[in-house]
Amino acid sequence: MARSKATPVASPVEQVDTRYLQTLLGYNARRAALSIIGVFLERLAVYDLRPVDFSVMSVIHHNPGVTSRQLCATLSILPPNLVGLIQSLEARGLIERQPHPTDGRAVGLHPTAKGVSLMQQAEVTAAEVEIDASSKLTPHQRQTLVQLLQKIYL
Amino acid sequence: MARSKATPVASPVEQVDTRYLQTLLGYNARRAALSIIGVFLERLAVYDLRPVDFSVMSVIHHNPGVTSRQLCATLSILPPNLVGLIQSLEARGLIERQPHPTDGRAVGLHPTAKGVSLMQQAEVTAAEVEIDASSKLTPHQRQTLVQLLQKIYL
DNA sequence: TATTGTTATACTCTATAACTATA
DNA sequence: TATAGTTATAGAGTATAACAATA
Repeated sequence: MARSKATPVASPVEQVDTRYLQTLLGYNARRAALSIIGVFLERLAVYDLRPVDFSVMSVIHHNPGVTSRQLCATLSILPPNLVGLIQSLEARGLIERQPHPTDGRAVGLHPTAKGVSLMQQAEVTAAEVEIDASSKLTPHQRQTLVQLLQKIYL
Repeated sequence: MARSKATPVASPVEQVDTRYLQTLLGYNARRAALSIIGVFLERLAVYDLRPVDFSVMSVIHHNPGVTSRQLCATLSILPPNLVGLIQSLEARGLIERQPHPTDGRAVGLHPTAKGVSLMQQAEVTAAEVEIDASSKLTPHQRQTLVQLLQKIYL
């Protein structure tokens, strides 16, 4: 049988069609998250804070005395993987470990004055990153997006 | 000086306050993406497809003859990291590598009948995952969310 | 007996350098 | 000279098992 169409079987793909993947929520959420985190990574580098360092410091900053266990539960970090993060932040003088007032097993994590100062600056930069990484969104759209995302995971 | 407030300095943190982090788009996007991907991971396990396998197979399925290089650019995968994925999918009989019609360096990736059949089923499951992972969203909200996410990364 | 924090370790994911074959 | 695909390897991120100290 002669081929009737002009397009041969093995014609090269000129432009990759990603329309199907773009219908998937998970695909879009992951791509968007990686895009924002990429900007975050660059702009917070001046503070020597990766996203995970920032989130850990942020929880300690806003919850002085929080325990490692609470941090793990809050940020979905496994306890063995938090140990190095905490040691690093303590070695940099950003946090202090103090005895827990009621539980002898636990340790309360507190920001130092240096840690508080760093986070106050870092949070300003983080707010700028928010805007820059979503510059095609209006403030109202940004707010809507946050609300919809929280309906997914909260 | 006697302490005048009822709350001691080292009072334990009862409930971790995450309100600050929850204002951040990047934090919400990452948490939501991980939540959806978690459901995806479980439900696509029956096809032995991880998210990355699914996305690679999906691009090949909808773009027969696509090259490795095009796949890498489309999915933000580095070429060395794609090699093993392609070899695995080929070993499973889901894709075939054919000579590229116009570029002797490149290889066209084509889904086999088995691969097409698998993806047709997997895409049905993926559609179900979409709904289940965002069950608190109306169809309209889900559509809005996809549109807003694409404004971030496209 | 259960939980907090920790060590050691394994596994996965991602990134870089360098090579070959072809354009 | 530049690009497609590949190899080897390094680094970062994530996971499980097991232990000491305390509840």
